[in-house]
Amino acid sequence: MIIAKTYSPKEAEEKWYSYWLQHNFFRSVPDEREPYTIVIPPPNVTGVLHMGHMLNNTIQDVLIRRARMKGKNACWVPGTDHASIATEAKVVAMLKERGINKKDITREEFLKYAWEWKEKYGGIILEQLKKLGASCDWERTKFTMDEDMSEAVIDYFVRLHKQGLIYRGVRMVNWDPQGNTAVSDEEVIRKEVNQKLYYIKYFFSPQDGNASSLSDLPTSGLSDFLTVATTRPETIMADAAICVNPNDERYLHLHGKSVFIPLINREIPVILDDYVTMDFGTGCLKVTPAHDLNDYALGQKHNLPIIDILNDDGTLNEKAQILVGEDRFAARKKIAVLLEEAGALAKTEDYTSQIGFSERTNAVIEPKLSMQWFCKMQEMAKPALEYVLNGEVKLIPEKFINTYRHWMENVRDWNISRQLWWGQQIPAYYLPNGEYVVAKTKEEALAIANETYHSPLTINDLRQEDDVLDTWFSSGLWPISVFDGVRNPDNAEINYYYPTNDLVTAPEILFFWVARMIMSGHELRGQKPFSNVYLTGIVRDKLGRKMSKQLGNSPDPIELMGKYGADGVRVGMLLCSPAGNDLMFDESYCEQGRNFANKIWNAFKLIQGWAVDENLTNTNQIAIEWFDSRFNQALAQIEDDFKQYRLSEALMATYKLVWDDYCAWYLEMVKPVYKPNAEKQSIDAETYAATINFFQNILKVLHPFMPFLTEELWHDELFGERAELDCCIVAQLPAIGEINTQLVSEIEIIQQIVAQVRNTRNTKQLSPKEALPLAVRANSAIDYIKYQPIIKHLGNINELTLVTEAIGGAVNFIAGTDEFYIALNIEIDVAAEKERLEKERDYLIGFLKAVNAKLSNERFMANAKPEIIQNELKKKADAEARLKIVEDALRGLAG
RNA sequence: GGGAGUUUAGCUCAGCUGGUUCAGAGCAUCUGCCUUACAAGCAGAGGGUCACUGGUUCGAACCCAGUAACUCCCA
Repeated sequence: MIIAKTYSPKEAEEKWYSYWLQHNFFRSVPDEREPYTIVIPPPNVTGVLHMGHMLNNTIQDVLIRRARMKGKNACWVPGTDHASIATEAKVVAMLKERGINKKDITREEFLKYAWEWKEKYGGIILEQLKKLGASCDWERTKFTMDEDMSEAVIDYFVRLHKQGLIYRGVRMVNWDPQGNTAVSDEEVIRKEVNQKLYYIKYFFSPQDGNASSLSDLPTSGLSDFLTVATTRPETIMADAAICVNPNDERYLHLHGKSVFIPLINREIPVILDDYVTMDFGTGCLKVTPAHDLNDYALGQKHNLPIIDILNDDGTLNEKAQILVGEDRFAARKKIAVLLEEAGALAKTEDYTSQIGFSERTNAVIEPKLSMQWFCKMQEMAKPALEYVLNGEVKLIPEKFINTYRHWMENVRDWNISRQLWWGQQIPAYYLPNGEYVVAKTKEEALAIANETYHSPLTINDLRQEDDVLDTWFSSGLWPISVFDGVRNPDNAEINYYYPTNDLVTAPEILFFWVARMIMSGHELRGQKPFSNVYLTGIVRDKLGRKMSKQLGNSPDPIELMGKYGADGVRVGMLLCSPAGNDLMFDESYCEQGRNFANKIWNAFKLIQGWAVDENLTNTNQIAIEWFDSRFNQALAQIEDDFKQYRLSEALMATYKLVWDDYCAWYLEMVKPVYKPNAEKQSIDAETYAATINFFQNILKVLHPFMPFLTEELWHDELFGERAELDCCIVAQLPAIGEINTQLVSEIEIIQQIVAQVRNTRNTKQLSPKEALPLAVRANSAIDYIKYQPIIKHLGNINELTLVTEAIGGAVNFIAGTDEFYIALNIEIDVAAEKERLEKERDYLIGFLKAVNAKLSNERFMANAKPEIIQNELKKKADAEARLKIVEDALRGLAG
């Protein structure tokens, strides 16, 4: 095959992805091999691929491909979650476009439309993952609302309810008036907002001229009102009391009094509680139990009435008496005017505070009392925390253990009901007597009801709870339910694949999702769901801003892959992604990835231009042995990096192995001298075979990072005939072989010599084509005759001689502890040379002084480990040898 | 307000149990090269007060205390 000058990824990507699919390489079924399992963090079914997904799924694919190449039965389960709020919003919007109002259709009709929407758009993100090369077992694709998945959710709900871990109750929830549903604490995003603080006067007697109902109005000298500071004047109609701190001396006169709410003149008591901060606002707090979490608690404590003045959509209801029907924010503006007119507004101040917004609709969250379903967290959190603390579940990096612990120790009950239709409808059935029964089906519920209450009810007497379950309630079962382990806890698949191995996700959902999977894993199987949780960072732009649609600073992954190739983008993502740290993404990383692909491509092209000449003997034995050792060294390094989940380092080690060791050194060492009129360059059989073998091994190591390019090259005829199933994707990684460390370190010296020769050419402006003579005065045991061919070839040296005396007037340098001379026909700048040598000498003297200081320090000799002392002795010997050379050279210059 | 984390070259990051000629890598930069695999390249070079102050130690980028800046989580 004659190949192009640059690698063009597009055809290779399409060709090999479908080849892999066609030959079922992604498919996993239980067998006798060790399993390696990853479940994908199911992306939101409404989602499209963004850079966060790219990062996350690149990492998973690297891990799964590597496991496959290590002989494991690798299974990567893909899928999506149903994202109740987001999807319902999309469907409502779709209906609106068709002129349909959600309110006018039944639940069943709505769900039909929702499924229609899901079938049409729900698979987009999974298709995009294929472009990236994701080697998921697509036959296992799951959706959290698939029939079996939903059944698992219902089973789990019934089970938890039976154990008393789920209850129904009135609680203050985060109400999203736009989405018309409660959302969990985790779905509320707090933001700093500029607001106004309104100072409102509450008078001791009614303001409209009616007689005071108080017999003991404050005596003269005291004002006839108190002032309360609030950011929410529209809720005064819901006030149940005014609270002051009992220790606040300013308000001693208020104890036992009551005041009137402005505009509506409802009388409320002044209560005492040290909950009130004396130095905030005026020190008087209006207590509105229906509309503030803390006030609710205070209200409970003091037995205050709850007056809810808001409708679900955020408008004021008739209990407000005034401004009925107005939106809460419109009402705020209007009431300020009314208060002003009534003389009840003392002043307003600018004020910033944290306000909660709905993650899905961005509406301001309204604390609202309502009947909801809750999952008790404390009992479930305890064992889930243990898994992480005792290391059964490892968090990578470890710093997240603290965060996790903090959450799990301060956990609050989880509101699992959502006032939506898209999701699993809660299996609770209300009876005419006001009680309810939880059961898997309506029929079962009926049976239970009739048994419990001895009442001959019929199926139509039961009414199912309207609410659906939080999406996280179903994704919390993901690692179990994808293997049908909830409904059939002893099936072959769950027994084989569970617990899974690695989970790759974002720290933002450590609690939302990861913790809940650990809880459900413990609850259902008494086992962890996974062994390692690799937490990725947030993808930011190079200015450090989070990538977002609004800012428009996120590149389109599909376009990026078009520009740099999927392999290039994969490499680009990994190059800048240390575990757990945010990554400052920049396209230039993908460029580096693309360049790397091209480098490999061209190395391949070079070898393609060679042909074996059986008459030639192998003159490259040293180079071959050396690269073999370097390869094994790198392999060990990469293995270690993977063990520690240092993927970017593993990639960099691979990058350097290929670019530096293989291309820049090895290939240059063995490359035949160019013969202009030959179609192919002649090379001996042994070198050719070794070089190709190395290349094939390199393709294997590269494959998890760059699957397409490696598969493309793997099938070239250069490697001989390949059987249909002989693919790089299922090739087995080479085992780590022997490493000749002496050879490696001697070649390091040779590399230094070559670099010095090249540097000499550069500084003396000599052409690389001009061959130079090199003389060595060896102090070390290195056999330079052995390395002569390499030095000559790489340094373009015409003659290498061994000498025993320094050569005056020659350019000289030191490598290791040996001296080298290049005799040139040009004048040496004696002054500059002297300066250079003196600098070197001074450095060595200083260095020796430090080493000697250590060695003559009794406490060092007494405390340091023996190998450290050995090292210092070696440092001393080496430095002394070098110093001697430098001093000799200086004497030579003087003489 | 409470908690966690980060700070090392222009940028992104390594630096493991305090000790290797320890201050590193990649990218970027500069200089010279269109040298028959690759200019998406080759050869070479420069670049640092390890945030700051103090302490522990024979020895500190690393351990301890304090300070500053930034980031995240929770209220």
